[in-house]
Amino acid sequence: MRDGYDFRTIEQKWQKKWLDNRDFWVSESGDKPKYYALEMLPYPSGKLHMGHVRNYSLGDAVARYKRMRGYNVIHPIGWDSFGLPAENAAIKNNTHPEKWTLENIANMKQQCVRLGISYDWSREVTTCLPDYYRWNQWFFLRMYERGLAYRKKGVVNWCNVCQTVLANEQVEDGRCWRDESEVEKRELEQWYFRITDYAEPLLADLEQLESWPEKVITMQRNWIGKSIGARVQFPVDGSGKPIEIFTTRLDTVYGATFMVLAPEHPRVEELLSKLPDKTTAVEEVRKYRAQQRLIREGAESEKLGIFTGTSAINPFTHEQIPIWVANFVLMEYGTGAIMAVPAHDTRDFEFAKKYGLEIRPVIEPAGNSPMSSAEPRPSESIRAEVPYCEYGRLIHSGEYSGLNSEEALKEMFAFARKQGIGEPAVSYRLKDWGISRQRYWGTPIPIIYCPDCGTVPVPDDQLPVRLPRVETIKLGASPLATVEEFVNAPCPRCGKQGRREADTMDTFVDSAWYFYRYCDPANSKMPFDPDKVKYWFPVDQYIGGVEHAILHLIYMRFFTKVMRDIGLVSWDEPVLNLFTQGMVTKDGAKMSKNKGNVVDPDEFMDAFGADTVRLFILFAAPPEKDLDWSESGVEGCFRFLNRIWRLFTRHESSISQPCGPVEPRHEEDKKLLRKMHQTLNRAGQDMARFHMNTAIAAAMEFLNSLYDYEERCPEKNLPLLREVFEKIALILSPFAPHFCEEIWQRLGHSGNISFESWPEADPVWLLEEEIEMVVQVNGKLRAKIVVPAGIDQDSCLKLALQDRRIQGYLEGKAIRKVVYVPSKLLNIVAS
RNA sequence: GCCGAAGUGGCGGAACUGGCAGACGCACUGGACUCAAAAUCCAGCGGGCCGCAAGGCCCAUGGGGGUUCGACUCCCCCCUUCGGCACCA
Repeated sequence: MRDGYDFRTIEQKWQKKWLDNRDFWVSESGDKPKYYALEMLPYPSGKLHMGHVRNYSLGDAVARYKRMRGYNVIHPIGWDSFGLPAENAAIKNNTHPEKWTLENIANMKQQCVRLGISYDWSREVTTCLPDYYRWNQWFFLRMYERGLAYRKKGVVNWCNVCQTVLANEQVEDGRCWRDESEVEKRELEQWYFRITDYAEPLLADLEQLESWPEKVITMQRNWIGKSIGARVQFPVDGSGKPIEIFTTRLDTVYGATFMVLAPEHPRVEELLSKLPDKTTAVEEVRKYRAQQRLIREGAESEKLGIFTGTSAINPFTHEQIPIWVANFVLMEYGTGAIMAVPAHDTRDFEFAKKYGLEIRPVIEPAGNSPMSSAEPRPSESIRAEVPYCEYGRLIHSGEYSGLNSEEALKEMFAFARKQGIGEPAVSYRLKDWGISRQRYWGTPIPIIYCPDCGTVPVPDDQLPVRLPRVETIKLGASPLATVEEFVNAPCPRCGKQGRREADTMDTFVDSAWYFYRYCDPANSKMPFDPDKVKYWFPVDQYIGGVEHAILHLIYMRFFTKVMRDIGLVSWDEPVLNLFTQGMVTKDGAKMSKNKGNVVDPDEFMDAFGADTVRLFILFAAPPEKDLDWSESGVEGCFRFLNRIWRLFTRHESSISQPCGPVEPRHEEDKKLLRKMHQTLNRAGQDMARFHMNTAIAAAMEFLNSLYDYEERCPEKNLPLLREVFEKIALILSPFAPHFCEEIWQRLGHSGNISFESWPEADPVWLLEEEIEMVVQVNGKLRAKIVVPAGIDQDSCLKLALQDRRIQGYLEGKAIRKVVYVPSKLLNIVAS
């Protein structure tokens, strides 16, 4: 503990008071407007890290500020407590995930209290408790009823370390998002949520999210990946059944010189069977299929393919084009088949080059003055070794030649439609959300497989399907499958012995709706009372790390839309404002155990107290940027609080009670008063803009002025000093609440400072009688003159021309122009 | 490759709609206090140049152009760093 004010006693005192008095518990009553301040709920991994501290310090500053602005503020917290780390820790430490998790929660809760975050602890939500997860099951059943939850056999991403399936969103660069091991492909029966049914609203409603960071909107838009194009049928030689391709560039169809199928395409077997050496070919295709998602490390993976021996007919040119099978075509996207246009597509170009296939340019850049150059340059782009992938003007395209791409798309599409070989089609990159996990520590999926009735949902009145206690967890297939009492269950429909689904749900299901549960955390009849949720929603401010820009933030939007369609809520989007905070780094690097550069919040709270830590983490950088932790920076903030403390305690005895109205006696008093109001003005504006760092800087500046005043004026104006300390306590209270409460109390106030009004600047004191004008000559700063406020241009110019320096710069020149910005600047243009 | 964000002193960062670049903090330097140190308080602190001094001049917001009376801020080109997506047809 550093020398300085006794933060330990002060912080403990106020923390106890806030908890005992339930100061921050709220209800849906009163006539204040509501405000929902939300931080992303933590995974209870053991201890809070600096990222948490930053997140909650920010959220708490917002919550406390809004309270002072007269809002009924709900500020809840919970624990995202299902998931792999608990299971891994349990295996490693020979304990039970539940024990491990609940102990961590107790710990981290204590740390939150110690930080002085103003949570409503009556609303705490713990996702691994049956009270909560039964509603995951309830939502699952609602989805199932609507066909939004379904089971299918599919190729899934399998992580060998986690021994489970990963959602597409959890695969980064072909690696597990958690342990970075390479992800394999496996075929398994899995449960899915049909999020693709909502692709269009998820995309369209991004428009509503005006106060979300542009970056997050863009990332979500790319993730959904909408492409507008067409499906077109290409007849196949020797078969009555055409193959359908998806393309966004029908305008290039005259350049389609071959077709490529994904290795998984259902027609592949049939086509290959006609080959003389079909065994080798089938083997080759199997190799493509088995290829892991990521084989390349950095470098582009090599394109591999084989000719099927069969041809298709290009329905526009009526030419025969060879059908190939290749590893670069994805079955999951479009129709799993493409028309390859090597002249105008990078991938097709590369492939054609490698296998010696025809490259036929059919588009040329539109800007290439088509009138003047009568000679077409068909092979130019080939010689350049680069395909031309932009829109342009069509060439060698029969009756469509001469059209530009936009026109051609329309006309060619109309033609295809008339022929009955094409229809408009939209493809999305977004895929259905696989939610099955072959793990223990998660929500059981409420399904029973009956030998007679098939897949039977567990009825609502039998929820929750409790997670059975498994004492020793082993890696391998679903641990629940080994629990006979759990797995053997009677069919809810016919009573016959059935088998329970042994997989558990992805934990992103838990976090997709937890912030609704905060509004009604103890409800045992429903996930929440729609009226309560209606009172608090939407979330006014959501704060968290940008790493959730796609996963959590898209699932959460999806759940809200499903809830809307079920009739639980009446809005499309749950979160009004989103703020993504930057990372906390050490020496410029992300903190990690491997690097050994982890900073422990407890250590700093011990040494400097929670108020200093909170103040520093908000002061050191603007909240959206990364913040590099610096010990000397923390000390600076500790010094700041101590400077206030010393000055305050020096005068405490004479200002601890109201001591009369504030009346400035002389210029020094006025100066201080003016500075005070300027500070209130700045701090208020900065808070509203989320610029906590400059709000704190304003308070620091004001304190510096106060020290100046102290030095210059031995005779103290006590009412003024009292006023000054009141304002300092008020504007710093969102950041350093214990410290400010203490000063507030010592000033003779009894209430919680958090419920005082945010101090407004008195505009009278913002007006200066005299102002400093900047005088420029030809745009260069040449002088500063003091003029009466509100002076007009002519008088100002007159004064400026009296200045000797200005006269010097204007010597021998004629004034051409004068630019005047009231109360700021005068620029004399002369030559 | 595509999309996005950012580049300002020794460092973290200010400058809200184009108008005094470097607020505030850290580090550093000097002074006061002290037997001494720490703490504290006061002062200085982008670079170069002129001047004994008061003061003054020039350069400077990644680089190069442009618009403007005036550009960290707007436009074009380039460089670097970070983040996201990545065979999506």
